[in-house]
Amino acid sequence: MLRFHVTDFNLQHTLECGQVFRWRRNGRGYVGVVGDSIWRISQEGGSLFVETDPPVSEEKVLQYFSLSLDLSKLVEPLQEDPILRPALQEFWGLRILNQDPWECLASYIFSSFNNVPRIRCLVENLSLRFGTPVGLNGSLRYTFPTAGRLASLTPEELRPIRPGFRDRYLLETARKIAEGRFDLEKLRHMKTAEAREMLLTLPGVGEKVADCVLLFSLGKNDAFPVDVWIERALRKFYFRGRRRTLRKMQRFAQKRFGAAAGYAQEYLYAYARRHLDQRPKTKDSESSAFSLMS
DNA sequence: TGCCAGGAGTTAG
DNA sequence: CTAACTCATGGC
Repeated sequence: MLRFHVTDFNLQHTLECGQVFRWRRNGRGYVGVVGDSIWRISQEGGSLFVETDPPVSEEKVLQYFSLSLDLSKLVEPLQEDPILRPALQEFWGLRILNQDPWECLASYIFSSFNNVPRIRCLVENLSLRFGTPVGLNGSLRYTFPTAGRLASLTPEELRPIRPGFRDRYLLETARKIAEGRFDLEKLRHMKTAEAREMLLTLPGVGEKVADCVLLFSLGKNDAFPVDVWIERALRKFYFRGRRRTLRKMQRFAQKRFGAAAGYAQEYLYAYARRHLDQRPKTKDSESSAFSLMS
């Protein structure tokens, strides 16, 4: 059991803001899979408890949760924004994770024209069928399948997962990576715009998915994924109810939020989902998003 | 039942 | 460059 003293960190906001699809509530904490390990984590005030099998280094935990980042300093310029200030206050401690790039990419290929509970379901079922079992204190989960494993599959073998039209995207992207025709790690030391262009060459990867991969797994904090919620938030809070093209929204974010655009996006996203829902969200539908799907 | 979901690809203006 | 259409599936 590892213990960390954390500041400016909120585990619930971080895991439930929609950036990652593999965590489930378990008692007072969460159980999830990170790489080849199953993790059980909980937070009590300024203490973060982490138990894993197989064991991982402290450094790995710090890196996964971006705990070495000075959050206050990074988002300081955002505090002057009259819209972001209350969002930062309400979801303070939400940090952007450093996920595995391949799992992140595959998960967001699934996200296309899909809702969050179903993306979770697809990722979970894919892992269940093609991943490797990992257990901890009675919790049994499965690692996310490697690109090589998925590259060997036919669309028919993927059919039971029911990914719909995304099957071809996932398999073709898996093949490019497995065969070495695309190197995700190489994107880390490229500029954001450059890495983005590379990601856009993958089937099933458009601007939104590319930006999610950049932000959630490649450390590009200036990436600004624009989904339907961000579009609604920008339109309502910044554009006087007027629509803008995707390019204009991205230029706006780049100019206004700069290097912290990714964090601005996450706080706006969380804020929009809580306050801009057309239909009032019941308490039941909130928690059901984290319950078992069958 | 019909509508929507953290879009992407394709085609036509 | 922009807008409009289709794509497979499930939940409500």
